[in-house]
Amino acid sequence: MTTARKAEERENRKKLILNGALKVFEKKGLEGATMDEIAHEAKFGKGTLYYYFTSKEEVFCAIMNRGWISLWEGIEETLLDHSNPRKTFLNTLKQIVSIILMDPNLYRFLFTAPKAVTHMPEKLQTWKAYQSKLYGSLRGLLEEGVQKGEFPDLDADLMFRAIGGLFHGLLFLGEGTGGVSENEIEELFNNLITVPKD
Amino acid sequence: MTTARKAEERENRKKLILNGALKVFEKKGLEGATMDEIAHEAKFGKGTLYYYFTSKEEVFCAIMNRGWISLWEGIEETLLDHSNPRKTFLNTLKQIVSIILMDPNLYRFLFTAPKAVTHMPEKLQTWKAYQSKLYGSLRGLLEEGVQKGEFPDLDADLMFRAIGGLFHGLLFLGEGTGGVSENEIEELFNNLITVPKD
DNA sequence: CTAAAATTCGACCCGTCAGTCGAAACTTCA
DNA sequence: TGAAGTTTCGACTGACGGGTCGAATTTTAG
Repeated sequence: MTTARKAEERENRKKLILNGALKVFEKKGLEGATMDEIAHEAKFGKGTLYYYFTSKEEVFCAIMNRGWISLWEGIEETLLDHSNPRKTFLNTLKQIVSIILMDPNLYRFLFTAPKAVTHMPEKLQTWKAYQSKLYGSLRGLLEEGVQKGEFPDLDADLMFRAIGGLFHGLLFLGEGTGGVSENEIEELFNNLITVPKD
Repeated sequence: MTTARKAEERENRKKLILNGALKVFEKKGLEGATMDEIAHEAKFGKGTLYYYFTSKEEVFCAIMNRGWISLWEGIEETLLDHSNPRKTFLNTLKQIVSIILMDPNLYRFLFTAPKAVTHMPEKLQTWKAYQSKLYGSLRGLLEEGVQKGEFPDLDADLMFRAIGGLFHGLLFLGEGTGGVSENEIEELFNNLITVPKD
């Protein structure tokens, strides 16, 4: 009985499927992964996948959506404080790092998943909204900060790309994603971001 | 007559096919691209592609190989001077930037092409050797430099990833790959790379 | 001019996979 | 207990795309 319990278990099974799918996507890439293999990995029959999701695309989007939403929710408040752009910016980055480190595989996938996804219904791509909210906020912070002279006086867009790249490199480049202490990260960002003494 | 002229034209047609293939790969991704579409883009029949290349994989590998080889050849000498690691390192980076800017589409592809390529015969992946020669040399330079105190005293591997990421961000992130002046790039790298005054 | 060699072509073949379907198993509740 | 609802399953289907083939066209050279 109880629709509540029902819904919970249903949600649970969806989660299992998504976990299996993530593993296979990581190993074989988006196109290389087959629904049969995902089913096998998740210990379900293929038919069952289609009982919970309508298509392979939807499975992919579900992973992206959940990931981006939880990332967004994890930093939403930190982002609010506009009094000191530089500080807020750095705090947010640190926050993001700590979230990523809780589930590196998931977030590596979120950040490296094929951008040129062969046409998918806008409908499913909820995550893009969250992604741009996140990027937009960070960029905004950066611009404010540059105006206030808290960052080196470079084109904000350029800096944003630089920081984004650096971030990506530290967390996702190389096989091991070996230990990245948050201190080291902070030091590197400080180097990059510190206005040279005049 | 003349095998020479023959070979040249043959080479020329290969080049045309590769150009077409690159366009399609960029638009549709490696798996999304079909041989029919590549043929159409290159203005040949599909059969002709298979007259010049034995498989889709070989087409892909040919692009990667040519690109990495010409990148390597473009920096080989610059890399030789071991007297001053920091200087050589920066010179090489600048050299690479200028090469990339000559054909951004090709090099964006080289640097962003799927790493998890579903198993391809080692035989074809010549480019990997050049890629690791390049990365290896740069890493070596970095380590030397760190030892000589010419760079901040951080784990060389970490720095390498940081620099790699930054580089990637500047050149390939965002749609426009908008104008990146070499000066700006130099400034950013200097920030990142400069040992803080003690 | 003509025969051999080189090149071009698209219809065809065939394996692979996303997605369907209907039957079975399991749950719920009266 | 048994009927209605829910969940699981894998055999099957149809489309799609990599790769083949042989016939047609063009080029070379004697």
